[in-house]
Amino acid sequence: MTVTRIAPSPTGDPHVGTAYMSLFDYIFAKQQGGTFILRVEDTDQKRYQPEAEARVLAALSWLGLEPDESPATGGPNAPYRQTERKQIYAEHARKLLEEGKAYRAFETTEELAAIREELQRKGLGYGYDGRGRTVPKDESERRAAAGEPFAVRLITPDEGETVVHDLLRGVVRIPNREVPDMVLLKSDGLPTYHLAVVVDDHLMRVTHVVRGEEWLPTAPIHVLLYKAFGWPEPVWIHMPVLKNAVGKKLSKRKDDTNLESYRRQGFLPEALLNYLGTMGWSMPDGREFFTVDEMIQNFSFERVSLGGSIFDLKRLRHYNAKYLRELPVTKLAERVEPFLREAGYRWDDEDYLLDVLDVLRPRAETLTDFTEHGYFFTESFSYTADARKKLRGGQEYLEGLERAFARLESFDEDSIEDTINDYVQRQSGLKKGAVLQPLRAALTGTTHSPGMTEVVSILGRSRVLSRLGRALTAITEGLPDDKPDKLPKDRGDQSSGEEAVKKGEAV
RNA sequence: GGCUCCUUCGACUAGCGGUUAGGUCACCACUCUUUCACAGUGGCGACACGGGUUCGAAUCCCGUAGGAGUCACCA
Repeated sequence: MTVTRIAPSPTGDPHVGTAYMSLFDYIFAKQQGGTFILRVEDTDQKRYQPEAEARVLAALSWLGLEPDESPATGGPNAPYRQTERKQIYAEHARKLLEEGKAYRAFETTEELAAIREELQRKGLGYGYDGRGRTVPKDESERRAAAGEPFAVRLITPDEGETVVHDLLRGVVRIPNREVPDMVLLKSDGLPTYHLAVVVDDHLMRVTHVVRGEEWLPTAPIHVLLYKAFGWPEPVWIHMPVLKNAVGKKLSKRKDDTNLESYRRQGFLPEALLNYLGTMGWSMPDGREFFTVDEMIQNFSFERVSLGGSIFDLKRLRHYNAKYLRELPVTKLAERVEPFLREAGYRWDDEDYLLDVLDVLRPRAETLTDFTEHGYFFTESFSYTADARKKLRGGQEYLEGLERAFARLESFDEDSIEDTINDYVQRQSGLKKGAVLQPLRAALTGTTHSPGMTEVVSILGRSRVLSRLGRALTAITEGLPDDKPDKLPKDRGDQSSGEEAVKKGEAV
């Protein structure tokens, strides 16, 4: 039975790296008919954040990577929070102590810092010299009994090497002199990661440890611990890390690693997952767009590439756009609606919304992009500087179109198209754009929008006529709330009535 | 700096001894066109370097260089 696990620590925002590892944990477990466990590694009391656990759970749930066992679902291996398993680690540490495989270390933080400094100075690449080993057993017992704080450290070999059999990299050999006597149990009684993972992974029968490459240097400690306990090792799989634009490991300080942020920015979970799936892994047939189910069908660790991929937002956007375009429009509406409401927009009926989304989506990459066309949802939009320029030269055409639209019997796309074409033809030598750009400016307040026939048709006659009227008024009188154009005077044209309206005010 | 991992177009990658080194994003051009997009066509663009092994190396081996990760009573 295959068991994988993700072990996030509740210390901050839900991290995209957690989603990345979870994806592989999840698909591999599903493919093997196994289970995927989420275990909370909350042994660092200093960095602990109360809401973080719920947020990771929610983020994974948003992505659809539901664990079979977790603090929320419970399960046969409960509890799933390490602080609630404190006793288990203490017992295991004691066992190692009794068997002489570990020892108590009484150094203070200051002493440790001094030791570390000296080792660094000698050019040795680790932080502890193992001096606690020399404390006699009876003295160790006595000081512990007297209440002196101590940590429990693992005795690691001084010579030779420890080999880690990594599924992706083969045999990795690390000289034992590089493996210090790591702390297993902290003086606060809680375990370090090293003790806790090993104990939990063993007890929870985890068969495949899939984790980031940053764990490779400490993997020998874990191997040594499995040996010390006499337990069989799991399969070690150290995945490449996600990198940022400069090729460094993604960091929450410098990069946007918050899953909630991607959600807010209007990324679809299925698109994010697909994108993540192409980072370091590829479909056997080279397909670049695939679902989680398809990934489950085709996954194998053999096709993992080890380079470490750069997380490229542009490419993510491309994936998102693709998914946006292929969603049935009613489904799309469900996704977009919260964003639209958030922006304060309203619409009369669902059909109207569907029509709008349909014409907008070829140019949308994220759900938030739909909110940038507020003119579909409100009359109180402003005119951009470019739009105002178009309005200035278009007064005559707008009046003509206003009359033509008013006269139209049936306000459908074909009639609208014919009307516009007829009008353009009657103005001899006129280019279509000369008419349509002012119309676009009047109806949308911008110079970029879907096709005018579609926009006119979707908005409907009354809105179109009223907007034309409003634009005409603006051209002749200027808007009451106009502010002076901050550009140094447009040369040539009479900019008397036309002033800037701040772009961002369009609501 | 020590140790470890990694190395194909700017980016994501295919390739697992014999290919004009393929695809996608980005970029550029063209087509479509009322704008912006979408779509379509084309273009630019890579095997880090040096040695081997072999009839033959992007593919195997060894060096070098570069990049990354890690060196806590954090995970």
